[in-house]
Amino acid sequence: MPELPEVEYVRRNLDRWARGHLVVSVSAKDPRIVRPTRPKAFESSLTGRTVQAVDRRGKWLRCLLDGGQRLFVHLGMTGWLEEDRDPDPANPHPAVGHYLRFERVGFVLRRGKKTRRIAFVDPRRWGRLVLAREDLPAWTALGPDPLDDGIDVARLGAKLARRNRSIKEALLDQTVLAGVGNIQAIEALWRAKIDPRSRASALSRRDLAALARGLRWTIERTLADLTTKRRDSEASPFKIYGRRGAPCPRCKALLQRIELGGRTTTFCKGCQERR
DNA sequence: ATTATTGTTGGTAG
DNA sequence: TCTACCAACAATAA
Repeated sequence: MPELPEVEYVRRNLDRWARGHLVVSVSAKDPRIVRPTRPKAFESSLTGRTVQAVDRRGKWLRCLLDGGQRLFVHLGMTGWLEEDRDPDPANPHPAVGHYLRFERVGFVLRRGKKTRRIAFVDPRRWGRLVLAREDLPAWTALGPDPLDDGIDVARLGAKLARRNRSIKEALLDQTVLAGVGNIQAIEALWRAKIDPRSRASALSRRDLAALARGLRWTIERTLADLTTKRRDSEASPFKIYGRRGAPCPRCKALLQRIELGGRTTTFCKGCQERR
């Protein structure tokens, strides 16, 4: 379930698991997921490298490796990185073949005497693991990251002024702001009391400031929920996403569901005003 | 069986 | 060169 907050959560885990670690072995059985597409080439380029840093921009992760290589990771819609905490004692190096359900790529990492196995799991296979020596165009083109760079309201306004689409669709454009996805856009617009159908270019300076606040609010809230989550908390942490027909938590009007740019959009007719 | 799902990309058209 | 639109990718869960 990866938008900016989830990817940041994964980054923190990966940083803990991988930074300073040696890549002992790699198993990439699905050519669709990795670049270079030939799994052997992907595996051998990575093996023997040390992970120096794990950073993030928007929904992209970037691992800096010794020797100038970079591993870019995008989780797609259903991708995830997890530690295999239950290794098979009879098979201490299960780096060959798929090990977890929907595992697409496996890594064995080592620092000192500590060895661990990390798996890239992705049922829908829209995620990508890209090995390169330069930053990818997709990475370079990203707009400011709301969490790391903050949101410059004037610059945001200048960018949106030339857009004729709805503010909701504009927010999903990763060159506008990096990392905002469907859920975060829905939640932020609700918080800012802006109708998602409003033209991006029609927002006032005051609207933009409210939107920037709304984005920070929902991103930090979602991240906090991830980092403090208890095992039994199954309830959705979101205020209106996925709650069509429920009363608005703010004004009690029934939440609407529409489609914008091919994506489901929830909003409140009662308190989100059209611009 | 039908519908919906937290994302990007490449092609087309303007 | 920039913006907008759409199909395609794939595997579930309700």
